Amino acid sequence: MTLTQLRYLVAIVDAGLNITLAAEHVHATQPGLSKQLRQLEDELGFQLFVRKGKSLDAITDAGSQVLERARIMLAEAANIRAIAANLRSEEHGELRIATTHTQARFALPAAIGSLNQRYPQVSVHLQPGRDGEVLAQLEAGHADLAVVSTVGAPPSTGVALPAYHWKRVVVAPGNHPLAAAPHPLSLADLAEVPLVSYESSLRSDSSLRNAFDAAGLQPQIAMTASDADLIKTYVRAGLGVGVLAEMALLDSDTDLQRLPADHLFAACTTWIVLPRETVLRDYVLEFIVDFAPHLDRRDVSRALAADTPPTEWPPAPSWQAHRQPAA
Amino acid sequence: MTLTQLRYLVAIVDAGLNITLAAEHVHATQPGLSKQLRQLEDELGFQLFVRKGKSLDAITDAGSQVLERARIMLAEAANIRAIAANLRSEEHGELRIATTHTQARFALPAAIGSLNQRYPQVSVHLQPGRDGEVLAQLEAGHADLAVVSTVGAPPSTGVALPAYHWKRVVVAPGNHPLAAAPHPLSLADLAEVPLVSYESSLRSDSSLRNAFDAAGLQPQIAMTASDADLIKTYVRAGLGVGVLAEMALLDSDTDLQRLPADHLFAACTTWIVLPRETVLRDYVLEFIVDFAPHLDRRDVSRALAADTPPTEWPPAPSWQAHRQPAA
DNA sequence: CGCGTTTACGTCGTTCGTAACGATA
DNA sequence: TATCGTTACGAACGACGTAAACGCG
Repeated sequence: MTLTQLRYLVAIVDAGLNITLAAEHVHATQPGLSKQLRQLEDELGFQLFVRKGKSLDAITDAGSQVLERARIMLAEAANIRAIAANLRSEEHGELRIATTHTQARFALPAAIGSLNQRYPQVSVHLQPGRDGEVLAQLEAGHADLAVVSTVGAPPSTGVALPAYHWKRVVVAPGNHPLAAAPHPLSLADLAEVPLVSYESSLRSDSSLRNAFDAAGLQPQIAMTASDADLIKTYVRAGLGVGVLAEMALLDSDTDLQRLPADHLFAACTTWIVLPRETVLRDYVLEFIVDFAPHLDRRDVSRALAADTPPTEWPPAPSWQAHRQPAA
Repeated sequence: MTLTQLRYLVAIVDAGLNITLAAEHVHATQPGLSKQLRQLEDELGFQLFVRKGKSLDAITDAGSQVLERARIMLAEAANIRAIAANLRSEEHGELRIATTHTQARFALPAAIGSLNQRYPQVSVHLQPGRDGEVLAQLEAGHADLAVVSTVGAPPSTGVALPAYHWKRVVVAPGNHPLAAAPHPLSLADLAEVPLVSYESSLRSDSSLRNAFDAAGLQPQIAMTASDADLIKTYVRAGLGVGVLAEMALLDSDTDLQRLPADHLFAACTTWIVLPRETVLRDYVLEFIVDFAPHLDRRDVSRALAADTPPTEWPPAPSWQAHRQPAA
């Protein structure tokens, strides 16, 4: 059993059981992978894959158990290399961030900018997706770090660090009648007008839908879009009133009315999620404390080492406080 | 980085930084280990050990971090091999049990006997020690399984499975006056006579000492011994009255008076402790359910997979019920 | 002078890539 | 026939063990 063999094994699985494709990913030849796979199977004494003809058709039950262990071993090998790279103060590497579009577009740019300035040799990969997908990316080891939001408890995957709290805002075109309404906006007001919001708000478990359900109201969703920029565009076009994350409303959006909605919808928390049992490269740690300045390097290290969510975090700031650190 | 290199690394540490000794343990030559160690250090780019002259003097800080990761990787490699061996229904292997003398002498023989009968090719190694040592053996990976007793909560190391409950008994020579005393023995009675008990009862946190302290009494410990056989011998010799685990009193000990003491001392629980994240060989699982018949194979597998202590165990039997399974 | 480590060297095994072959849809 | 996996072969590398040299107590 070799680390190479295990690396090939997971590469084959990750390539969808296509050995040729897997070979490219690991920068090796296809016969090499075939042979190593055979040798591994010979040593273990059973088939890792069920063959259909010559092709791999599926992974066996025992195979997936081995795969799981192999993933852990490779992750630990990566940890050792990370320890070494940190000790040698290496400044190149990569940072794969799995996150939602809103975070990538409005919350992360500042921290990624600093990172890139301090570590120009680190290549950052943003991997956008929906909340569930994002955490799946992290679990599968395809991302080093995830940034996601929840309404209440932290995601159960990995180690979650609170980054900041945020609220929803309602946006309307400059001359929209809603802006002239008696000021404390109500859900009933909102139910009267066509809404434009995120795709996720169609899901029955979305916090937007929950708020209306709790009030016994039925919102009129005129349109959904995958990101806030699209929502703002269509609000401007007059399709309806937008409901979006406060981060998505920029100072430059002067043509849009901003109507606070924090009394209507539950507050959200954005979390940084790290895989359990990982050694972070120094630049990742720096990125984290830059993105979530209320956290200390030690807090993060401790949370990772303990791998159980820590007793109590320092209170995470709101988005407003977050983007304007203590002057 | 090779698995071989990591295996050599931990062998060197486990051999007390003596490369020659480590080489023997891994069945390789000393120059081989030296060279692999150097190559590993070259690849990682830093020293794993601090040298004094040519000898290894200590492990570096980064070295111990690597060591920790290496141990995990090797354990996972062993897990993969265990999966393979189970699948091939291999009947040879070894079982290293770290435990206390009392368990080894009185509780384990039956289960080990069955194991040996069913799997004659499995070699069992009993590694006796005190409670703390036993768990250390398990943590260091020098034992596959530990059997220890506590008065209350399970040990925090690894995954603990309750095996059975037991009580203490007081034993006296046949003609000892204590046996004629008004029957419900009291701590005051015991404080009047010289006692013979385990070495551990001298520790200030021992449950024996706790019981006397709580009653404001001072026991007279005439003698301590490391195991129950010695205690019984010296009780017979008239040195005093023995206080020992009920398991240690055999049916054949007819010359000794058995005085129940469960109302005087807290009840104990014996636990089977397994390392986290391990794949058990089939014969180990069989041994466990044989030793703790109230447990199901599924209970054990689930507890290991979850690696968090399960919500609620089936109630563990008392020692008396334990040795005489439901007739 | 013994113990333990490193260095040097020769042999063996293994890996890897290229190329040809085979099977499958 | 195109795609994907296996087999075959030769070259290069790397691991390992033996033997000798070096440092240290």
